Amino acid sequence: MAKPAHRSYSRYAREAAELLGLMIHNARIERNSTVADVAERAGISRGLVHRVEKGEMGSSIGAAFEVAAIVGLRLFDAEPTTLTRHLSMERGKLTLLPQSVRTGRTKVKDDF
Amino acid sequence: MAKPAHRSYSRYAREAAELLGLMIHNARIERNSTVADVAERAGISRGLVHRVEKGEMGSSIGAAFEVAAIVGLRLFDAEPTTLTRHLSMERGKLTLLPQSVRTGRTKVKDDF
DNA sequence: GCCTTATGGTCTATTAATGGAGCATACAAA
DNA sequence: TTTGTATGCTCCATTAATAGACCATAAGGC
Repeated sequence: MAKPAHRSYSRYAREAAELLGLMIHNARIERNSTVADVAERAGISRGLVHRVEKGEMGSSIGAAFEVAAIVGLRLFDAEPTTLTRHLSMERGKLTLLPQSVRTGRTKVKDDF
Repeated sequence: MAKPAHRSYSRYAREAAELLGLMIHNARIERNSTVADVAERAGISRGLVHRVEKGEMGSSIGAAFEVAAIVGLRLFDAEPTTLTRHLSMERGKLTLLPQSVRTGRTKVKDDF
């Protein structure tokens, strides 16, 4: 029952996706790889790589991150090692932070 | 004709997705927002928010980035303004870099 | 200029993701 | 403890994403 045709996204989300796509695109060019080459290595279609580079909101996280990894783009500007460390850190927070939010009052009507 | 059931992803891509999910989760907890609240504000289902926080590769870029924006998580550790600047910068590269890769020889058999 | 090919886009069949409901558990507060 | 709620998860119906072929164009090498 997936709702309407196209959803609405915040400007930030759209720009973030576009930026990711552009960074992937530029990284690929600098690596001198073709879309077809990247697609083959990622195990996805050429069209999907193209859509990821365009920053289309519908493409999957898996496709985008895999392509990013292939063209050597490091998300969160962190190196692989750092990424793993980040993971451990965030995982650690799980034990410090409450597991569930006690909606004392969902007055989270904050700005935006 | 979408290929096989589940695709294979590189460790880096999987960790990046997991990290993003954890950061979103932690950011949400710190904001004292419930999954249901975030889902409603993002215009998506509770289950999808849950999957995004788990870092499932199948969830869409749009869903993930929208949720990230809602919980106040700044991807690429950039502020909204900085993000726009990044965008301009990357867009600018387009005029400097070649538009297409001239596969002088796709010898991109590099490491990994 | 020509020639090659990467790119960008369309279309359709198939697959996967999503929404929504429902349920069991974990958690927090009293 | 008890109570109320958030979470985590399962199912299934519907929608959207993807693969793959195709084509037109643009771009780069010659």
